[in-house]
Amino acid sequence: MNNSAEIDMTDETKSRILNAAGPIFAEKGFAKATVREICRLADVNVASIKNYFEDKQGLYLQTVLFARQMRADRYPMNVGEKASEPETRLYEFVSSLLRRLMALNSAPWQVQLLVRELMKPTEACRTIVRDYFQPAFNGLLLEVDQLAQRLLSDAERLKIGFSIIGQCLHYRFGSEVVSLMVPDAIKHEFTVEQLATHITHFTMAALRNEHSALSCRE
Amino acid sequence: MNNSAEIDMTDETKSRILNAAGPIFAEKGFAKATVREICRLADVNVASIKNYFEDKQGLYLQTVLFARQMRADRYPMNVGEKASEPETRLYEFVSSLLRRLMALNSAPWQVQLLVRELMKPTEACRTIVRDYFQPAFNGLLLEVDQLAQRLLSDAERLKIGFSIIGQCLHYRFGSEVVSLMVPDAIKHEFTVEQLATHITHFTMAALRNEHSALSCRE
DNA sequence: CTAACAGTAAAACAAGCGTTTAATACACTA
DNA sequence: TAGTGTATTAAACGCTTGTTTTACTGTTAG
Repeated sequence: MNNSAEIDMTDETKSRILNAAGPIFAEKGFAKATVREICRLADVNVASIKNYFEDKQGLYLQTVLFARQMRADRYPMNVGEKASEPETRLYEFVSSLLRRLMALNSAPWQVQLLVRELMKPTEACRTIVRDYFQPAFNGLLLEVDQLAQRLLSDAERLKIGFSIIGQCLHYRFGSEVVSLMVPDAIKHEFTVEQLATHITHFTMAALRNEHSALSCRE
Repeated sequence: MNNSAEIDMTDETKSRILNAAGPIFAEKGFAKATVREICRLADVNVASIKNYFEDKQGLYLQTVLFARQMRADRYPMNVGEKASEPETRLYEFVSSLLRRLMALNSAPWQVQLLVRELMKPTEACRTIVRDYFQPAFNGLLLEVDQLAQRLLSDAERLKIGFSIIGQCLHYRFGSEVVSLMVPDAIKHEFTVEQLATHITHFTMAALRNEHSALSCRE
């Protein structure tokens, strides 16, 4: 029940099962993955699942937590801390996020599995958000605070953060629809770099004169 | 092969199957729906599937096209054409979209099935985008043109449209994560109305001084 | 030495799936 | 009227799934 507990990896067989289940769950998801395929890859008998994880669900949960354990220490998004100009730091963040989203298929299985858990949450989602996604998102929120030209409330800061990543996510999770909506003639204007530029400009402009804009109009 | 063809509904049995398959596919998706359950609900023999639709895939495709046929005429998003003020028209669009997204579970099965097809596309996706989603999105793009203070290229207009709906979509399709990220203490600041207000202000500010902002700074 | 135990193995179990068969009932044509 | 094709049915087929049973190890404690 305690999702924060470390997973015991001393057992050789258990470790083989988890390392085999990871890529398979990451690629196919819980429903389409089969214990037989996992056990074949791990070179263990199917009865071992019952022995170590009770059932398929238990195995999945442990696999997700195992992936989180291997990834919790690294921040998946870097906010380009080297650059001093706020705008270029935001651009670094956005383009980095877009690039990771587009290349998700070639990402390590741990990342794929965690993202899958975020998109279609099960029991483990709470832990994943707290230990994996939240830290990265907080990095963005810090940046938002520096970009805003006034003190932001917690809700305002969050909504702005959501607006930024929201502009990115659908290019991945609605990619087929996006691709159908963009005519071939202008597809070359939708590279990661150009999308990142657009989102950065859009966001900067929104933050810049949020209220003072009225005095600027006309 | 021609997805644009009308579906023959003169046959009584065929109609019963499609009307039974619709809600089930909409609720469970292709994989988790079973022909047995559909046939039980439609009160027909399982062999009828082979008779009318060749197999389960054929039934699914016809069901999606059937749903599209019933929904293609209505624009699912209204751009508040009555309001004269551009900002309130954008607000109407955004809040309408957010409201529909949040209430998707109680939407008619046709809408649920079409949205499912957009999120996890199969063969029918191209038709759905063209006949169902594209018209509604074009309504937004027209609005964007009026909001922008200069002539937009096709790519610019599209990116802005994507930025707007992108800010909305993740509140639905990443709702669990969003819910975990928002502390309970400020959950009351994330109503549909307040989110729509934020997205509208954010977008308006972004469009207002996209380039002239430089001259406004300092 | 022996008894208990935990890990592993092959095999079978029970349930569910999409699909197909074979037979029946009916409608319409030659 | 006889015959042809279609719609419908119950039943079974073949396969895959997660899970369980049963037996056989090797190791360890008394």
